[in-house]
Amino acid sequence: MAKSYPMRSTESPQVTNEPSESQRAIQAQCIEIFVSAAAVLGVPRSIGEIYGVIFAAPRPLTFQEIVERLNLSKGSVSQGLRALRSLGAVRTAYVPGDRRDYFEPETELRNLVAGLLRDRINPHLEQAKDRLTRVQQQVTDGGGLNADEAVVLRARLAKLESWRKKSALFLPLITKVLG
Amino acid sequence: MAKSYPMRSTESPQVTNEPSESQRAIQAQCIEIFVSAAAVLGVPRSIGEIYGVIFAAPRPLTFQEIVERLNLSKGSVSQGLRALRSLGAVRTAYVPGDRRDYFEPETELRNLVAGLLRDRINPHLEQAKDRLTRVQQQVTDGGGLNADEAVVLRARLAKLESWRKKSALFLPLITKVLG
DNA sequence: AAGCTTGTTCATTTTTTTCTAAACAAGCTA
DNA sequence: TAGCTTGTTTAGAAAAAAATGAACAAGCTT
Repeated sequence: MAKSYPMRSTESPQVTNEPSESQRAIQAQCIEIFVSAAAVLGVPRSIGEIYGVIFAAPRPLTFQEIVERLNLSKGSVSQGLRALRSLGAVRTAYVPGDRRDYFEPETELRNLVAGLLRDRINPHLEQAKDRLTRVQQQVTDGGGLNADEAVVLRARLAKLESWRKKSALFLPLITKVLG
Repeated sequence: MAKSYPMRSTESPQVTNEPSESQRAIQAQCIEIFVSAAAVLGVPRSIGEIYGVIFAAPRPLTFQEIVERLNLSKGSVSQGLRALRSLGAVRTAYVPGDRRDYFEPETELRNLVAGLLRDRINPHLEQAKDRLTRVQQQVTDGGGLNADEAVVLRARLAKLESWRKKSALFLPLITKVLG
């Protein structure tokens, strides 16, 4: 299955050796863990696999190696890596004299969490803030709202506002604590 | 669109009045917010809609009302309500002399978060713990592992272990703080 | 028991998401 | 410039998730 692949030049010999059997086994287990984490986070399975294989590799991997070890298409890997880079979960490592990209994992939890907050949570909180303001307007104007009902609705929206505030306050704090 | 629906008896008159126009508008906005939250949390859209319509209603709603206001099938509503009850996000309210279930929202953030932790996060953390232990074994046994590589791998697994510990420590703490 | 109402289950359909593969771009090297 | 290698883009296929609707259960009421 694993295709042998050609060297590009004699002065930059290909150190891309195959992983040992036990390394492969360890890799597989790590991948399982991250695939399951991906499910919890609601991201595609392939993204978990890609992060997993990079995390479990003792040296940075090339694009091609990721494709081969995971049996994924180039397309999936390209997209997955883009997402992971945008989250700050993988970085490219420079290797002198090699045109290819090498990928290594971000291993600081706080940075990973910060990326998730930035890319997934905060945009939602922003949007929710706007929407909430607009609904609160409507309830205050309250044409045709029964008085009792208006009281309950106002209370509900106050709750929602308090959720939003607490989230905006505590979420960024988490990344601090994880230092 | 809204079907009129029959009373069941004269002694338990149907107070199930239609929501006013402004109430309907407010409801729609709330639903939008929760649908978007559902997307962030990676749960089905319909679950966001169902929680939204219950949250935005000034009184507990019946199963039938939820079906009608959202134009969802009974099947979807049944499944969605089951999930929401399991999370502790909606409760049934008892109404004397009425056989139907009435649903009202849990509005305490800490309880909602606690439900998510219990149902979604903790099971993953448990599983990860077992898996991690097993991989650590493998690396320690380390047949056929290059020494340099073994060092890096051990460090990686140590990181993973530290993530797990931090998560297990801080996540439950969050629900405390949200009091 | 027959006939309601209320809600659940589950096989099927629909919709959405994810993956693939082929075409393409960009940058080397010869 | 022709011919590599490396990686991206995207239309369409494949797979997975979600919604539907019809059959079913359970419990009233008469």
